[in-house]
Amino acid sequence: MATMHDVARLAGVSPSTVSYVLTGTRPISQATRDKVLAAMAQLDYQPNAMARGLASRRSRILGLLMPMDERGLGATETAFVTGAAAAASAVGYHLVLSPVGGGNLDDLRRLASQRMLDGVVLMEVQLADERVTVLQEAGVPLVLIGRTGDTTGLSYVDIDFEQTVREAVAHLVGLGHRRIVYVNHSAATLASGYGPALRTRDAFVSAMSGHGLEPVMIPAEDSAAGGRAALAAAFARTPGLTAVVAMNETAIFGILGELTGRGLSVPDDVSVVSMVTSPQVAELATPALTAMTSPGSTLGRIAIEALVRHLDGRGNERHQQLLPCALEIRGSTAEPRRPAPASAEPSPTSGG
Amino acid sequence: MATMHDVARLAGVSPSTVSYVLTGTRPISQATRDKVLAAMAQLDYQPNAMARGLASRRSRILGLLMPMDERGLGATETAFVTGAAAAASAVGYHLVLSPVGGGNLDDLRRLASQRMLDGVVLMEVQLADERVTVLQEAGVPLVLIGRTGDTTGLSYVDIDFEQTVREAVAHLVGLGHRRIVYVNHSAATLASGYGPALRTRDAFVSAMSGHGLEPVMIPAEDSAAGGRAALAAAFARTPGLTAVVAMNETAIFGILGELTGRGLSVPDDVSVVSMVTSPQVAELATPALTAMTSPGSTLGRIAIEALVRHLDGRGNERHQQLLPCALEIRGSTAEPRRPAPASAEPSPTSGG
DNA sequence: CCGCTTCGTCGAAACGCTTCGACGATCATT
DNA sequence: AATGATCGTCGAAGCGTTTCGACGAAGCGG
Repeated sequence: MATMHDVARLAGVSPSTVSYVLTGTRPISQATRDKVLAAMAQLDYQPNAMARGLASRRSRILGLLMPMDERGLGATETAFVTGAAAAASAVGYHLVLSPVGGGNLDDLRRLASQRMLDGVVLMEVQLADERVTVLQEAGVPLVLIGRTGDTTGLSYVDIDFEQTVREAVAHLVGLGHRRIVYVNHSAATLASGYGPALRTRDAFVSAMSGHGLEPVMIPAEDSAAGGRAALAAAFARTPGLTAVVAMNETAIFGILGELTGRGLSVPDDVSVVSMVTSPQVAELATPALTAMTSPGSTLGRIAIEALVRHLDGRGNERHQQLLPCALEIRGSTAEPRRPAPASAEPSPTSGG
Repeated sequence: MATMHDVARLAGVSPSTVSYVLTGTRPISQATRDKVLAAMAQLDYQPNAMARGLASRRSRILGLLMPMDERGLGATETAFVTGAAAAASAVGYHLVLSPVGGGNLDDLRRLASQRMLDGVVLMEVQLADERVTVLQEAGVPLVLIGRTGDTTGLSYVDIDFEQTVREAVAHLVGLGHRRIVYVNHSAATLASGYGPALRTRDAFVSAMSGHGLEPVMIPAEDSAAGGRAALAAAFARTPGLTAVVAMNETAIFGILGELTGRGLSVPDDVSVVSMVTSPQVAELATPALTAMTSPGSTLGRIAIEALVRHLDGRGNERHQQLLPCALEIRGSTAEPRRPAPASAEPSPTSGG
């Protein structure tokens, strides 16, 4: 393995000159540069990352910290990762995936103090997230994907839940729907202060009210069974409902199953919009789901770019940005068949 | 940020002694050790990863190389990652996730030569995978998840497709099924030499033949539409089919949709077994899918453990291991309703 | 009690790079 | 023509560890 000294010797220059060619920190004449480059190519030279990191006090490694609980990464989280990884490698950084959950704060502290990570992107941020404090105390540059409750002094990118919900509701209202139910995450999740669940709830209330409609929200456990139960509850609360907005990527399949089980067809009897959903998941259903597609990989990319900008000294101010999900109309939404019947029971209509 | 010298000074010993306490490379008296440990605690000392890496020529960073194509990571791949990450951090290594696909071999060469990675786990290995060659040439210790065609001299862990298929078929035959169709990946994927597709195909043929049954395999595109088309083809080939084994996590939802569309109920009319599937995905369907659950996180863990064992010098021989998927019976398989009718057309039975 | 290991510690030399100060040489400015 | 800047390069001093050789102090068989 050739070192910088070997290159310098072969090129007939000093080691520091080689370094300047590599880093561009000082001007080098074209002739010298060419000699050095030729020597590097001839020796198949690759700079040693450790030595470079030690000398420059910058590892050029970025950490992507994610909870990695037992249920793994959904398509949306995966998109964060891929987007971030691509962005990082595009600007010459490496991305370290670290499975640091909420539990092992000491692990996190250790990781942060080892000077191995130049900066960190934190995923799955809770409204009150201790990891943020730990990282800040360790002095590690930080960008969140998601938001804590108090975001002063923090950089983040997050989904614009307000606008996303507004668009979803507008789409349905535009089709003629009036009785729209919002199926959210579970009551426990809401109670724990999970940002997306709370923010979409509020947004739904305000969007529906804006259209002069009654906002009905039903919580659902994160499972197919939870979705089924939630749909039953929805029909009990809003008998003539013609549309469902669902935030719960897991429950949605239960909702669809229950709809079919009741002999109701999608979208003829009931329209369904899935929130913050990846195209891959939306396509799994039959018919494919009209969904608010999460800007997952974009979020990851922006987070990395903001972080790197900060590390490189360009732009020292905080980066705070919200991105809406894009409405992608597929087969699960249509005009409501009937002008909202007044009957209370879900009529045993024969399915399509 | 305290350094080793600070610790040494405070403890009244030489820096090298502090190093020996940390690494255990030489015996240190209990008294000295205590002094040093106390000094480290008092200064909140954390060794500098870069310096350690440079001096010891071991970064204690492991790479997990994955293609990261546009469609992201499925639940199974995610399980590899989580398992590997957990195992790595358990033995004091960091895991670098690197989105090095098949295209950018130069990126890979560079990454491998930077001496930043002590070793590498390669995912999504193809039958002929150039990345293996590149890594071997760069002299990077390597473990595969999956297998190339020729595995001599390579360490790997992979799914035991033989046994997995055998068990799936045995389950269905045990229930009384005779006309079983295997829905595989696409013809193009098969042609490209994708190991899992080829190995399961051969295993299916041998398993069915072992039961004296005719093995029918249908390729399917990786999409819901592909699944639908494949099911139609399956009925054309095997009119009275009562069971489907599907390898295609994406197509399976199309298969289910088409089944429902034909008025056939799962599992009463047709049983379905999904291969190499995570519980999360299996639960999305209604009814939940009987599936061969992939040992994803175990695979990741074993790969890392084999790699670390090799790096630490213990056990220099190759690690080659196959793990079967576990049969998890859910709601999509049952005894066949009818003793295999002879009619050719899919009868327009009214669904349940 | 003499020479031998073994134990515990130290000092110094790497590890391969970045970066700082210095210094001719070139070039524009008065 | 004298005076600074600026350019291009060099040598050397780190960066914070690990690791090697050395060495006094024990411990021990004979």
